[in-house]
Amino acid sequence: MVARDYGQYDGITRGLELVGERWALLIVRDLLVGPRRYGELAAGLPRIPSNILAARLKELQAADVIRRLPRSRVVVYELTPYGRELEPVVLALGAWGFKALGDPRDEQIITPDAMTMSLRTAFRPSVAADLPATAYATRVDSTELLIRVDGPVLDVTRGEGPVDFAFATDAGIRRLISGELAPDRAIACGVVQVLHGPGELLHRFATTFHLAA
Amino acid sequence: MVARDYGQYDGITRGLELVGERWALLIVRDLLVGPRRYGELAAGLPRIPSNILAARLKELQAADVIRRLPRSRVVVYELTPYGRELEPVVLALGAWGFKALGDPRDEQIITPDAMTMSLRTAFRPSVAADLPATAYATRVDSTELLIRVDGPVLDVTRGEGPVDFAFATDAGIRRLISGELAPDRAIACGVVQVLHGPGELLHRFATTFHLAA
DNA sequence: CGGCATCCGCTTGGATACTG
DNA sequence: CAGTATCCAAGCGGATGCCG
Repeated sequence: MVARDYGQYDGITRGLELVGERWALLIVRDLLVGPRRYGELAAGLPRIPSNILAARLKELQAADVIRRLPRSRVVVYELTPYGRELEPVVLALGAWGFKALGDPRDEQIITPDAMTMSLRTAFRPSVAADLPATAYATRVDSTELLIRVDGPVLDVTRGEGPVDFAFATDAGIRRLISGELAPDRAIACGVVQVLHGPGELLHRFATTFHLAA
Repeated sequence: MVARDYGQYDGITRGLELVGERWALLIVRDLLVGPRRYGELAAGLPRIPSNILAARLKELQAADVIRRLPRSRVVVYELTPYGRELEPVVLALGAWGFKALGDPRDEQIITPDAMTMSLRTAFRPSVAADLPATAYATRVDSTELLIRVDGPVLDVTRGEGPVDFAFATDAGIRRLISGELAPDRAIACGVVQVLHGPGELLHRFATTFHLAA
């Protein structure tokens, strides 16, 4: 029950004791998008065994990272204020790991919550501030993602809505965000399919969301 | 040999695959201070079994995080440029975990490298920029630590040198950095012992290094 | 059903001993 | 000093079962 300790007394060690166990930071990643039910977490982490998920949820509660709240018949897990302070850690690790992303293996999937956090990672507020407000839509794993950029503020939600630019894509979007693939070439070679709106807006998208390798 | 994967394709997952294994980030923490030999790493991580240390060093090399270089008879490990980019991750996690540090348990130790990174975590460049350049010295685990602050730049090294203020302390320094304990009270109740220089400089130290809970 | 708990085979990690 | 080898315990992964 108690996290295995490292026998040292400093912040990094303490952090690892609290969220260093396997799967823990991925649970935090998904909860950074919003509160989730047990089944939603399990769906977003398809390979996590249910006993491990249950164990992590208890440990994260004991660490004051998440809260379990019974909300009218259903149980919902959400980050505590302290848990929300992990956002810089998750974003920093996500940015670092993004640079080591190669091409996806067959069994690797992209979930809507992972995509949401990846977009937050790659988002450049200072660049977006100088661009017109824009709403994008894309589909991840049969979930519609609504990406609204308004000045330096990014908001990614599930669901539909009026957008300036809608597109379909796959894991190849990584090359677009890393700058390896130019927007027009991404459309030309089919990595991105324009569903709605002028194709030039993909260039704005790639400028707004960028993380160089 | 290959890190266990999570079956997902995004930056956080990739990051966890590369440095998410037990002990890995602590090795990176110590190497962020400087290149280290195998024995030095083992000394800084007293509870790591040698087979695990050896395994992690190989995995981190395979992940292009560290490099093993035979330097004139002795082998030294050092971070690659990509590995050095983990510094924001380590600092962010250290800052987060610091806030959850309680009082130390008996078996918990503070190593010089851990202390060095903790100081880097708590360092406030913008505050230090407005203070006079100052050199501090403190002793951690029979190692003398030289802490030089010059404007917004911090440099922590092992070894001796001329300092403005030297002090002895223990794990209670956490309360000083967190602001729970005022500098004069820290001296009064013996948490900090002034070895050299005017006691008022401890206030400057606490202003320079601060991380509120 | 959603939310877990249990069981079991397997992989890691931990402690110690050993070697070039 | 810089690792490797061995053995055992603990944690993980996968399947399955229970219970409100």
